[in-house]
Amino acid sequence: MALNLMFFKFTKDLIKIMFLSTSHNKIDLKFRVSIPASYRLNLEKEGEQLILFKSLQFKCIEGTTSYRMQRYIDAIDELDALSDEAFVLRMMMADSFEMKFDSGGRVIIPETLMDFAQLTDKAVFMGVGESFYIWSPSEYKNQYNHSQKVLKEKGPPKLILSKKKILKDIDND
Amino acid sequence: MALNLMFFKFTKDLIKIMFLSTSHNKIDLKFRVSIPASYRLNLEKEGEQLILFKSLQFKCIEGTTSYRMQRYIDAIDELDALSDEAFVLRMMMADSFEMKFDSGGRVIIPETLMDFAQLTDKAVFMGVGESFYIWSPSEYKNQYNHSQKVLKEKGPPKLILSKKKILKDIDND
DNA sequence: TTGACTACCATAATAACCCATGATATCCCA
DNA sequence: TGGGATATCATGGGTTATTATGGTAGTCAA
Repeated sequence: MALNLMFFKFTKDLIKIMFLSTSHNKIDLKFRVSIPASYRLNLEKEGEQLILFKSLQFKCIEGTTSYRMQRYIDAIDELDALSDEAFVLRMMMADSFEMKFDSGGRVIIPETLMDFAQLTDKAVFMGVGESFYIWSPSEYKNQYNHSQKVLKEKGPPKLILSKKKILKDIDND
Repeated sequence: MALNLMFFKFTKDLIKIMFLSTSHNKIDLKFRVSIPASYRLNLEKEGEQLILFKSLQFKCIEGTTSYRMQRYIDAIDELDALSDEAFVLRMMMADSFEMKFDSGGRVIIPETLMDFAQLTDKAVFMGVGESFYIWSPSEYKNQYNHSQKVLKEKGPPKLILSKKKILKDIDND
């Protein structure tokens, strides 16, 4: 494989876009909402498009890069075309939308996504690393309270943040 | 492999067309239907023709680029010419149509495809990455419900989007 | 001439584009 | 370090462009 291409693949894979922080933004009458500036800057820096889709786990919208979405698409080809996994993933594609920003950094949220996440006039943006979530305020509150409860009952999760883990991943191949 | 050809292959592999989102469009009395603008723009951007054919898996029409169709044709050459697989694929070719857009971005769906997908006056366009499906509303609903059921029962598919795959690709070349 | 097909025009709804503003955050220099 | 100048952010609103769709006139073949 060409060397520069190899480099491209590696860098694209290793340099991850990090969506962090939480913000509460307004959805106006035209269904426009400002994407938090920090998210936008990350996307611009990497020259990536923003994709919004229905979360497979929660009652919320998930946002990610077109690069990451492309990896899901590639994954479909590797599955049995008739399998349940492929089925669910294809439906995920169908419920995904490429977003265009206006000059003020806003996007229009597709109606089907608004309905799914039960959004009306407020959206809570929650950065979780490689993607972010958009919640209705009430659903966000539920999730937040739940996480606080878990934290109280079970204590903080044990994270292993050493370099070892990363090296191990690479060694495995 | 010649260097420029190699480059072509790689770029074509990396910069893929992504058909996303779902839309419900009307089929008029002349069998005309608007192809969703986002699909059209993707095709134009890549200078690709749109091909429609009978899905091999579902009761729907599948749409894709002439580039991807070419890959199907190439696949036939690699099969035993007398095999059942080759036969099925050649049949698929025979029922494939290159579409022309009118000035409003519509195409006329060939009758044989209309019949196959049991389309009458409404078409549901469902982007699934490298291609898209055209369903009758009722069949689409079935598919959607099924995916929701699977999602509920089995949870989200466990995807392995790790570095492994990419490193393996590079080793292979 | 009829019927089928195709290339254009028309339109209402919607989305994209543009400019404006108040609030907050950042900068910069005394 | 304080505080005024400047930039950026989230948001509002008006204008233009695009989309999906309906319709019509021209073309060609039988």
